[in-house]
Amino acid sequence: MAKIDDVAKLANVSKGTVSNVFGRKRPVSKEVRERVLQAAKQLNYTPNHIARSLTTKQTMIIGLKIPYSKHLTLSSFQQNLISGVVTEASLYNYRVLIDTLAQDSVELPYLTTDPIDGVIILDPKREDERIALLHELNTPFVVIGKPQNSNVENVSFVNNNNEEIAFEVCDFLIQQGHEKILFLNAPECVTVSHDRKRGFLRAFHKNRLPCSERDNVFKKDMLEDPGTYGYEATLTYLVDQEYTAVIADTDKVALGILRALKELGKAVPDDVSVIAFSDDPVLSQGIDPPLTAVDLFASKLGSEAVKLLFSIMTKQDEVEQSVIVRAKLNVRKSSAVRK
Amino acid sequence: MAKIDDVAKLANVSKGTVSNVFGRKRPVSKEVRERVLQAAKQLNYTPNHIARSLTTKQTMIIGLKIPYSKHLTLSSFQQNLISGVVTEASLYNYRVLIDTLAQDSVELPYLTTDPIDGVIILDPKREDERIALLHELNTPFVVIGKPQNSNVENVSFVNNNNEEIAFEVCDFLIQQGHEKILFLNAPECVTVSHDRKRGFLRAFHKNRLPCSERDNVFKKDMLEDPGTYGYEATLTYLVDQEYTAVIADTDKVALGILRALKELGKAVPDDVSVIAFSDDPVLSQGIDPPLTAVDLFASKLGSEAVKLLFSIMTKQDEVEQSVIVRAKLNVRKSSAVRK
DNA sequence: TTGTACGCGTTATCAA
DNA sequence: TTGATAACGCGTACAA
Repeated sequence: MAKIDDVAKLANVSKGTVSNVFGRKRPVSKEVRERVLQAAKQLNYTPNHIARSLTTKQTMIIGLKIPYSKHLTLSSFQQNLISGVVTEASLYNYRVLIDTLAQDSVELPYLTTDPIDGVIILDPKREDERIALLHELNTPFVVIGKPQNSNVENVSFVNNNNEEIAFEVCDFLIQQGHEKILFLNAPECVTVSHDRKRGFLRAFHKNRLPCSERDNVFKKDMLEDPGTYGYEATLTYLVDQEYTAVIADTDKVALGILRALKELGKAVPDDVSVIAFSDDPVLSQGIDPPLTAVDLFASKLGSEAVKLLFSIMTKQDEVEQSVIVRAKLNVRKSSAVRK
Repeated sequence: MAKIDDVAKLANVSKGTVSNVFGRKRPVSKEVRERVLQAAKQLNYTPNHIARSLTTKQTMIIGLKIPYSKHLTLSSFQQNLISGVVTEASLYNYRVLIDTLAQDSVELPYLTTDPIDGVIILDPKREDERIALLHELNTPFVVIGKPQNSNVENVSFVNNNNEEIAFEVCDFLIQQGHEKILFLNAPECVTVSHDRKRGFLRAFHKNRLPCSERDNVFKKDMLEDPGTYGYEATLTYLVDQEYTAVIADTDKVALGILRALKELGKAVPDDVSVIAFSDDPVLSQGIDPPLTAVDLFASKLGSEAVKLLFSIMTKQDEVEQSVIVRAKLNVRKSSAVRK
């Protein structure tokens, strides 16, 4: 690998000049630039990222921390979100370091700082250690979801209007005549699940309908297979109970629900309405019947997080900022007026 | 941010000793180690990744180059592949840098080497410039797909048995009585599409059936929306022609096909059989009718690529190696014996 | 265990 | 303005 000195020597200039040709920090005469670029090409030289980063303290990389267990594939929500982050970051000439190594599980010889200029954090927990640490280290970061750290102020985040949209979905079903509705919610450890539950329950209160805590079911954990979750929960709760509608945490959960309902001999939407929190329009529309679903705009959550992160990285003042990505209910054929 | 000198001073030892405590390169007496760790904790010190990388020439990061245009979301194949790469890499204590910035499009002030120890390349083209460059730079790399660079020897890769599986799918349909089969293939620029086309055509030859080049359609480019591709191609080719079966490049293409067939008043599988190259079992099984599909094991392609990459990064001898991930045809309900 | 040269650029300072 | 020189960033590794 050629280095800057080699190029300088070949082009008959100093290191500094070569640096200025590539770094564009100071103007270099056209003549000299040509000579340097020529030499660089000949030697196949490209500035060394590590060495540059060491002095500039910029890596042109942002991190994306996805808490996730080995041997588990990423959900379509996470995957779409990655897509949004990667795409948006590329507009800033930044790349994305996917980090699934949990901070605290890194063994000593591998423990280092992250070679990044900023971070996006997913699936915040209550009193999330990652948030506390980033705050200590003064690393710019943005949370996707709802941060809940009591000791850390000024946490910027991007989130859906979870309570609102859950309220809207549930209210929509109630307006259609449904009174017994089952909510197969996200895992309890994820902060958004509580917001959704609140919106869900509020819709019953507003309409002066009775509802039980039991109508809200939390997914066991992040590990449980979503299809199985929907399938088994449906078989469990829709046999005796008189539920006429089910709200699913994700579209894959909805697929499990549909499969189970078919086995139970219940028609969709005639016997049971199904609505999902989804993020894959192709999937929703491809299912038969096309799925009434809430689009969370995962990709937009990702791109907005990147924008917010860069506004933080750029400015000095650490003002808390937040962006709410409004989810949207797309009514299709899997839900209908209760008969 | 505290640095190594601060810790050394506070613990009353030299830089080197602190380095050895964190780097585990040489043994340090328990007593001293405790003192150093204590001091580090107090100062909130973590070794600087950049500085360490500069001397060790290891970043503990592997790159994943995904050629991809702005504002396009990643396909489920790509997303699952990322998932496999990230998961496997974490077993080696490595992280993954997602790189969608095309080498040649990077403007001067941003041009640097990649801070990585090895790379995985997706969607290789013929005479792929990235491959040529990596070879020049002597960077360990693995291709996912079929490398076709005439000037570069010893390219290791991971691939599906594309020709074989395309043959198998087509032959399967022919055995079921189909004689006019449409193949909505991947874009021509991607090397795998040609292998699949070859297998597709070979099945006709083996069965002594006539077939036309026109029965193989290439996707316009990587940009075209897969759902639209399937939808429009179906409307175009299945109106006059007497095709009784369609093979789709991806499951999303298949969804477009199903939508179009419904509009044309053709039943699946009674009038037309549909088979897709897919990688999402939940999706395939969720569609009605459940999709007969080829699982490409995208996630496994990713994890195998990582394993291969590490075997290259570890060894001195650059022996070409390749791994073939055998795709599998899962027969479900969208295909049937021709009536 | 300590001292120190080194890795590879960037940048501030000085000179022309 | 442009070019050259030298100090610097932060660890690692080898000689002492």
